[in-house]
This record gives sequence, C-alpha cells and structure tokens, in this order.
Amino acid sequence: MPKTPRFTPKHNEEKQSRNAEVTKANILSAAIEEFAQYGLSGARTENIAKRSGVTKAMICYYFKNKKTLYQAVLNQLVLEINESFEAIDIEQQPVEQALESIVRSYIKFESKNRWHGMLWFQEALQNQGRYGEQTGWQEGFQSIVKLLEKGINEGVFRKVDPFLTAINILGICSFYFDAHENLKYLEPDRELLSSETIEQQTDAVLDLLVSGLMAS
Amino acid sequence: MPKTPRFTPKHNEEKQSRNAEVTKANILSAAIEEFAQYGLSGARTENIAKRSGVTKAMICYYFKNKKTLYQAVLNQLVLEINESFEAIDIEQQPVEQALESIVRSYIKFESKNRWHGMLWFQEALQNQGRYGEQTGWQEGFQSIVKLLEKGINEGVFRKVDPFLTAINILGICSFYFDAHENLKYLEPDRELLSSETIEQQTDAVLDLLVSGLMAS
DNA sequence: ATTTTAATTAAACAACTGTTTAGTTAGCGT
DNA sequence: ACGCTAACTAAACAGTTGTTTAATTAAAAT
Repeated sequence: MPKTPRFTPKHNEEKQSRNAEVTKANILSAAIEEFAQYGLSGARTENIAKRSGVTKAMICYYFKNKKTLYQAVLNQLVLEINESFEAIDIEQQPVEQALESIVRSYIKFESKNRWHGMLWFQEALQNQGRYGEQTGWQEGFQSIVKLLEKGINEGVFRKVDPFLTAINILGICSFYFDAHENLKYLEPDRELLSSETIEQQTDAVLDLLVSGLMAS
Repeated sequence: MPKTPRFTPKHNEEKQSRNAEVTKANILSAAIEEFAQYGLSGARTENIAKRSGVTKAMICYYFKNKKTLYQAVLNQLVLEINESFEAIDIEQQPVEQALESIVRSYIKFESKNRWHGMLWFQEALQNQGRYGEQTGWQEGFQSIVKLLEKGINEGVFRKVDPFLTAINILGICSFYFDAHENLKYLEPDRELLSSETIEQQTDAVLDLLVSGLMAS
C-alpha cells in the first residue's frame, strides 16, 4: 500500500518535485480542461501531459488509461457540484428569495468553474459517459422544479410548466458561460467574464426571471 | 474541368449509383453530424465515411482532407442559417409581435436543424474555425438587440440591458435542444423532441419572455 | 459499340496517438 | 550516510486514423 507523502514539513510548501497526490491532482485538473474542450475522443493525452507538466506515461501510471481518466474526471466533477450545492436550503426561504439564491449560486458556480459546464455539454453532445444519468445534478434540477411548484401553489408564481421552466432557468444561467467563446465576439469591448459584467448578467437574469414568473 | 452530371432525365431520380453532387452532399451532411457531435479533432473520417455510405478515400477525393471538410461544413451551415433568417421582417411588425416571430422561427430552426446548434457549440468549446467571428448569425443577434432597444424606447418593454437580454433569449431558445441528450433523462416519459412538447416549450419560452419583458 | 472519363473502392502508406517498458532519480526510513 | 521504494522520464511499441495510390467500374460521349 502506498504511503501518503506529506507536504514539506519545514520551511513552506514552495515547490516540491515529487508528490503523488499533487501530480495526480494536476493531471486531473488538466484533464478536465482538455476533456471539456475536446471531449473524450478529441482530447489528446499529450496535451493533458503538457498542461500538467508531466509525461504521458504518468497518466497511465496514475489513471490506467484515457477512458479511465475520463471517468475519474466525471466523478471528480460530480463531487464538486454536490459539495457546492448541498449547502443551499431552499425549503426555509420564501420562494421568491429561494429562486434568487439558486440563480445566484448557480451563476457563481458556473463562473468559478467554467470547465464543469463545458464538460457537461460535451457529454450532452456525445453522451459517452452517461453523465446525464449520474445522480447529483438531477437532484438539483428537481429541487428547482419543486420550488416552482411550491411558488405556483402559493400563488406567488404564475401558472407555468414547472419542468420546462426549470430547464429554461438552467439554460439562461448556463448559456452565457458555455457559449462564451462564441459570444465574446459580439461586443468585443464588453468583457463578458469580468466580475462587473457577470454581476450585471446576474441582475439581468434575475430581473427577467422574477418579472417573468411573478403573478399579479 | 469537370462536367456537371445531371439527375436521370427520364423516369425519376430513384437511386443513381454515381453522382458527384449527391455523394458530395451526402458526405457533407454526414460530416455535419459527426463534427457536431465530436468536434474537429474528435470526429473520425471512418465514421463520416460510414454515415454517408462511401469509403474514406472519397472524402479526400472531394474535400482534400479533414480540416478542409470541416471548413466546408462551417460554410454550408452559414449558408443555411442565412437563408433561413433573411426572410424575417422585424422592422414592420410591432415589437411584441416581432419578438414572438423571432422566437418561434428560431426555435423551429433549432428543432429542424439540430446539428447546427451543436456544431456552433463545439466551436464555442474549441474555437478552432472561428465560427463566432463569421458573419451571418452576428447580424441576427444584432437584430434582436435592435428590437429590444426599439421596444424599450417605445415604452413597451421594460428597461433591460438589450445586449445581455438578447444573449439570454438566445440561451433559452438554444439550450433546450443543445443540451437535450442530458435533459432527456430528467423526465423519461416526456418526449422532449416530439412536436407537442416542442410546442409546449415554445409557449413556455414566449410566456416567460413576454411576461419578463413587458412594461406595466 | 467502343472509348473515354469521372466516380468509386480496396488496400497500402504514413502520421499520429495511447500505452508499455525499462531505466533513472528524488526523498524517506533506518 | 546508505539503501530502498515510489515518483518520474525517455524512448520504444502498438494500435488507430488520416491520406495516398493504383486499380476498377459505371455512365457519358463519340
């Protein structure tokens, strides 16, 4: 069994040449980027190696092969999304406020975590790892549906189709980031990923959704 | 110089074994599907060949190589989207009605033309062919922005950010189709691509957008 | 009918890419 | 300080994939 190497105990953890955990993590995060851009068959192990500053052999050393690495990436992402969203308590807050906090945290997640949405999209396009069937984000989706139903029953939201509307909410939040590389040419001056613009976008989304959903 | 073979003049154009135009078109449409799913580097010429029922050699015979074929696909798609949207006259109609006809025709286009949106997304993810810079869809986008500005000036629409809102409209319309392979697991009973559900989705989108945008 | 040309294919080729191997080195434990 | 083990590398290997070649066949032209 492998003994777990620790960070350099003295001085600080400046640069440490050999550390299994670290390089493994480096490969994984490089792989996320590569797979997010190019998908399973389009990704190149060479690129993943370069991105993480190791040789191709390391990938097989730690992850057996490309496909296994891809699965590892998928699992990693499921973990990350779960821990990001389990904190939110929708049940307590009033529906309008709950909607706002969901949208805010989802947009924040997408902006901090670009690769996630992109990889999710690759999965949608190619559907190889059956990411769509994985638990985790499905529950998140269902909680949006529930929230909408609750709001409708309370008479706060208009009578929309909860399922389709939940999809559309997801779409509004994701599209801006996932399609960014194409959208950025539209108004080159406006830096779409700057924190100010993201702030404006968040407001725009909330504005549109709240006005679109509220009764009366 | 190649003489252009015509369709069989007599009887009908049932099945014709050898016809450059037809096989070229077959390859092109097979390539659209393959590239839309797997992107440039992920696509396999072998698959494109199989999908179009010819040998790999034909691809190079007609399109030189994979990259050139990819460019041809991109050009083809620009043509198609242009001819689909140049017909719409937004200027004349009242803004609310114009918005509705844009959304309707955009959703219809996406539903009839699944690969387009998917390929556009691949471009967004990998940004290799600079599809985002290509003319055509940018103009379409600008016309949505213009429409929103007009509606705001007339006091029909609320004072939203026209640029961001245009992106969000696009997002709502696209996401449903582009992410379909992941969304379809959410409610397996509901056939998302059936004409009824698409109809419902169109109504849901229009409902959300109109309520979200209208003043008063 | 025959010739000619373009469309098409099968198989070889070449380039690329994922995986393995054998060997090297850093760092920990003693 | 020394040796052992795990982290790591370079290069070879094997499998895949894009492209080319040479031969074949269908259809148009004469």
